[in-house]
Amino acid sequence: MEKIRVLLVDDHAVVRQGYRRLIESQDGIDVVGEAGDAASAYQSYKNLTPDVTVVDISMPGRGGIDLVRQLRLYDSEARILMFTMHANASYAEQAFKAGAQGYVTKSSPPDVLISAIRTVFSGRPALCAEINSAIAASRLFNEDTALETLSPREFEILRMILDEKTTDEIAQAFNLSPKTVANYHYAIKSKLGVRTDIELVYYCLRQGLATPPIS
Amino acid sequence: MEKIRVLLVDDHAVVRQGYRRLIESQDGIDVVGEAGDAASAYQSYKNLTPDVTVVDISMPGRGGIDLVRQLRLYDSEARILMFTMHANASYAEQAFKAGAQGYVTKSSPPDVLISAIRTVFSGRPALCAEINSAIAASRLFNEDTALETLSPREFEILRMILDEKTTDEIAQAFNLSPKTVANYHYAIKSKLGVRTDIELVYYCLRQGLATPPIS
DNA sequence: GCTAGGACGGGCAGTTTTCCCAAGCATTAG
DNA sequence: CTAATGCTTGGGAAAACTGCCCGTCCTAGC
Repeated sequence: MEKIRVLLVDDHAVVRQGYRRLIESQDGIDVVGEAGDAASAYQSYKNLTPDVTVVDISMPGRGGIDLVRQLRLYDSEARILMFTMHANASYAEQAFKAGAQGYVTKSSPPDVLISAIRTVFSGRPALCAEINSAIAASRLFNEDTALETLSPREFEILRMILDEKTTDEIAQAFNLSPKTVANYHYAIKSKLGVRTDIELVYYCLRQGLATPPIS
Repeated sequence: MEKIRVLLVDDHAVVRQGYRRLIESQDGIDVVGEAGDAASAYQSYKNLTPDVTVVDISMPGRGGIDLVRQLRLYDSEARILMFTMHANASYAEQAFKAGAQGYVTKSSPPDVLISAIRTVFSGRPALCAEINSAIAASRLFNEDTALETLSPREFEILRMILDEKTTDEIAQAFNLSPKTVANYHYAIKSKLGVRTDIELVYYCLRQGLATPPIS
């Protein structure tokens, strides 16, 4: 049987190296490449044409979700598994909208990652238990539909804003006019129903979109 | 030569498993236990008395820093290496205050983690390059004492700002010109060395001035 | 083809922010 | 007493940003 050829994308070198070993210890799966940022991941994908690409959402620069979009644009058959610390329904939703087939949190047991890789390889969607319940919970208490009304671009830019980036920094990162970023910033605040940036931060902390510093 | 006996504490199972393999592939280091939360980590420490405990800061519940405090209380000789994604001077400072001997970010090259384990084992402090520069930067901006340089009025107004009050609301509350409040707002941001209101909120959350909303 | 919606950005009035400045009032040091 | 220091309070003017409008692309779906 052919081995499943996997590309790993994660900006945390130690972590990446770590689960590379974990994955490689499995029969039938081969890690054919690694990347630490979106740009080199894109290059590696083109060179290696892996069967499954494992991508962390939180990455410096343009972020993992944008990478998913980019990869799907290049290859509409690309099979991508999100592997991230965020057990958050909104993140998962955005990832699937962008074209990912799977979403597994880093706190899942190791074999969940392995079987998710196989599931995604076979073309079926893969979700870990944690994210299933997060989605179920958010559906049950569907108090917050506002976050889901954000378009993919709006969501990405919100993440940048919460990452303490200025309008100009975001514009540079995405190759957009600062004006466009400002317009998105405004649209985001409108959709979420907040008046100020300070309210915006609190709102997102409440939604679990941003992680509070120190505990 | 005796092997260094290591206990790993990280709530992300896959990640933990991953760098367990990485560490175990090294000569002279043995992973004798793992824990996924602070409580079981404390138990494991008592049972195993490891030479070095590797702890992730971001953990559900009381967090990694609190675990460090707890372990040092139980064993004032405990050697603890923080291993986390946060390249942030405040986090590092908090960790060292709590009694940790080392601080390595997850984006460091794998061998940095290995050598940090050895360094901490030998009783010397270990820092990765990333955190060194973050600390240097925060020293330059005198981040820690910045809050204390605020005048009483500035402090009051900062608290109002963090309470999601608008400039005009604050002006009314204090019987001041909105102009004065705006000037204070500006002075506060200058003194704290933040560029945007979003940075301001995060800064104050880090300093414990504002409490994160419950999610 | 037609329609809907998202991405992108110009325009512009109105407001805010950013600095710089100055007066009023304490407190304190010389 | 006098000068210095530092906090409080706000004016002014240029720069920047916001809020909300608009239009142009482009893609997906019917």
